[in-house]
Amino acid sequence: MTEERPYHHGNLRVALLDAAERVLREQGADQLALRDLAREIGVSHAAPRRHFPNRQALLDALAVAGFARLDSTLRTAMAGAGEDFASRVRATMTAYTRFATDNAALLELMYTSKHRPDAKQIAEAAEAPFGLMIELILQGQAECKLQEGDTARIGIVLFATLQGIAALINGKLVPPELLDGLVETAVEQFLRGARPLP
Amino acid sequence: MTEERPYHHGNLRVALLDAAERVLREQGADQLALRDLAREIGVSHAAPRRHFPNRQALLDALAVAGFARLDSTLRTAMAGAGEDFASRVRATMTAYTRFATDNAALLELMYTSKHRPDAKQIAEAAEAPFGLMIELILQGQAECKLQEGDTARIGIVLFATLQGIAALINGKLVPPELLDGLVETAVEQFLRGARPLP
DNA sequence: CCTACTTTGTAGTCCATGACAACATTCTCT
DNA sequence: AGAGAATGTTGTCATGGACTACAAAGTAGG
Repeated sequence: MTEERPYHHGNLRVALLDAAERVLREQGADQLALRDLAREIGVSHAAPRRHFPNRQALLDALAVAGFARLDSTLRTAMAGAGEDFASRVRATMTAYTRFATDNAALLELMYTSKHRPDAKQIAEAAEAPFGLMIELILQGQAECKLQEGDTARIGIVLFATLQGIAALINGKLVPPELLDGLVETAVEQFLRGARPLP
Repeated sequence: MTEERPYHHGNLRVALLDAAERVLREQGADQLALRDLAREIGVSHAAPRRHFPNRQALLDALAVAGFARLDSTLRTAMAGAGEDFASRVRATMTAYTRFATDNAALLELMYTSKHRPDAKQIAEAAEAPFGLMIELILQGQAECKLQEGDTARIGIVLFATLQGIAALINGKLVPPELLDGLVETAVEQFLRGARPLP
């Protein structure tokens, strides 16, 4: 049981991110202390600084990783929904809100404007899931299920609706039981509200 | 210029809230330190504790006040929009997103789930603007401009869309210039997507 | 009024944490 | 092997929240 602790951890950056993600999930961003992470991992209090110049940098890295994970979640959901446009929309919207409510604190990090200089990196990371929404809208327009027009605008509004539903639930302003019903209403309204003019 | 400083400030609670709101707006919640407020107001570092048992309590009070201010903003906007349903919707939605983007940090406080025990108080405060949305939907339903059905659900989805648009802009994921266009798209989609089935 | 009680502010302290600097160890590459 | 770069450690500082004991000002009841 004599734990060998080599001078170099070997994987500290990843270990920090993993531990940070767990703390974020369990206790929120406010409770996330670099020193706690270091203690838990078994390195000295200043070690994290070699990998993240400051606390915010670690949070930003979490946000960037979050967008990547969100993107792959959405793509998986969409791929599993077949080719039908409506079912793709439904699957994607459901997957998004599920991710958002399962990762409340992470979502907050991802969308919150605390990022001053690193904003570019985060905005870039956000483009992946954003792009997916755009692809979806483009499919709908190609199939004449959605009105032509500013694709990005429609996509952003859809994205915003999902994000808003999740935010209301995460903020405990709306009880979680309502999630599925709200998403369903949002899906229906979107499909009806954005379909081509007759 | 000999500033008379009576032992008792006389209005410290209000002074704290005012100063806090300004700091919140100018520098964000993270930068809000009780000791700074005390210094600025000219009281000792522990004085704020007489009015707010801890930092979070002050932030919660700001959030509650924020909901009240939001409510009155929305009611004013709605009152100024005449009786027509569509124009009321438009006015309210515009006022909401304007408030939300003008008070980004405050909005975050209002919706963020950092409130553990005080959640009840904040949820109560949120009911005022929520109720306004409900009233609006009820009017639309009464005038047969909206489908019958779960009023609250429709209202929450509408609210969520606005909140989401504001969040995307506040988080700098979407440039602010797009605000008006996005709101317009959201209004149109809402009016079309939630209108009665033909 | 004046005395007891309450409210509100002050002074002093403790502790956790982020940031930084100086130094130590290990790795890597030639 | 040796030089320089990475990566960790120890030590230190400043900030800020939380807490306690004390002081001053307000407020009532007698």
